[in-house]
Amino acid sequence: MARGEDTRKKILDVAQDAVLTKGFDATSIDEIVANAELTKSGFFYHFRDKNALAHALIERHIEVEDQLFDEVFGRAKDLADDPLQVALIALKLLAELIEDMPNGHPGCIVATAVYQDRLFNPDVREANRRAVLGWRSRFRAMFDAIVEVYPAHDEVDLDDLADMVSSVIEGGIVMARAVSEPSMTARQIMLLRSYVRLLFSPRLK
Amino acid sequence: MARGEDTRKKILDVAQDAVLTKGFDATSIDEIVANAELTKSGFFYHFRDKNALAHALIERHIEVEDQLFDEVFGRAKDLADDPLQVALIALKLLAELIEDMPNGHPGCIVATAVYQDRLFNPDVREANRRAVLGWRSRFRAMFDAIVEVYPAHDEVDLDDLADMVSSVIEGGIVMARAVSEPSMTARQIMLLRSYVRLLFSPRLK
DNA sequence: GGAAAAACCGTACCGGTGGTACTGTACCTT
DNA sequence: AAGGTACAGTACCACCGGTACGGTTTTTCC
Repeated sequence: MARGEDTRKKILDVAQDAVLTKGFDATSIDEIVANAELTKSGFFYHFRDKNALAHALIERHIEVEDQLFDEVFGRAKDLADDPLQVALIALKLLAELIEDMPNGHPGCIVATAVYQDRLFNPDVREANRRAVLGWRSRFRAMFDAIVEVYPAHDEVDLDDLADMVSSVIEGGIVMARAVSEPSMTARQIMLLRSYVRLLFSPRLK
Repeated sequence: MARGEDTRKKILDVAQDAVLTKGFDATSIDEIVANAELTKSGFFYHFRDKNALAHALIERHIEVEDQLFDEVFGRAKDLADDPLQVALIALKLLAELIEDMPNGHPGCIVATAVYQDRLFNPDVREANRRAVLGWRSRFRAMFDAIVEVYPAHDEVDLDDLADMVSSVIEGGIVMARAVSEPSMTARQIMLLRSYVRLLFSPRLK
């Protein structure tokens, strides 16, 4: 049993590496099986087709990203009690974390799936949707905690604001790749942080 | 001469439609030539290969988008003199324009190219880069005009802020597609507008 | 009006890729 | 010993991007 899981993991590792640098379609199964040191039969034993691979890749990516967010917010809550401060610290930590990633950062598999509707496979789309909605509720909770203490200085829908976190990250990744400026994503997050501060922090006399 | 241009345009129209709904790789040349009512030979007469098609698609897309931005900013400048007001009006108009687009929004070809590095073709990457940098300088000028009148309430790099406009749009498109909420892109732009207002508008006593 | 160039059509072909089908087999568990 | 798990091996198919090349129509220019 452990042997099979190892192989499956190796396939996913190899595939993820290739997909994030070359794109999903540009990554051939032949290439994956070569690098994972197995045969085509072995691959199709673990994954019904290429869509199943995409699905597994997204599922795993979401898990990792959720863990990452958990860590960041955990750290932020250790460092402060005030909900606004927690949010500001968390966003800063997130920016630093993305900044420190070599080669910019792993890119976001969700976006690659969105832009390749060959993956119109309902499973994949659903996994994608679930991930985004998960992030929404996560960030929404963060902003809910803030408004309980600090009323916003502008009328904003908190769900939209929560989505803006994901949106800025995704957009930042696209832009960073487009102009080959890996640090851009982190800087965009810092701008979002600036917005959050302006939106919620009490104005000094 | 006009005949050739017509055919070329028809190819691009058909291709763009398919690419924006299904993705670039998922759009086959056979399919394009069928819908454009010509033969494979005809296609390869106009485009050396599929990369050349992508390049032309991006180039044309950039032109259209630039025109769109010109119109929006032109209208905004008609409606106000104050640079901050111009920016706020322009962002509102942009949001409305994207909102009114049926099927959400045509999506952004730049992003599709970013996420399919099979198009690692230098021409395509360069066209992409030029587009993004063009938008940067455009929005940068907008913010430059504002800070001359209204000092920002937070330390922000104006290039980053300019990039944020593109970033929010791109990210908004990705998110809108991920959760099938076409209106999300417009709402994200409105949040950016909120940020711009909070950042620059003089605080009332 | 005639030649030349432009704008295609038709057909045949190639290599790569996703995917199927089926057989065979080493290994592990019961 | 039996049966499932986890592959290997081989053969094959359809589709797709791309090439090659010869033929045909349309337009342009002298």
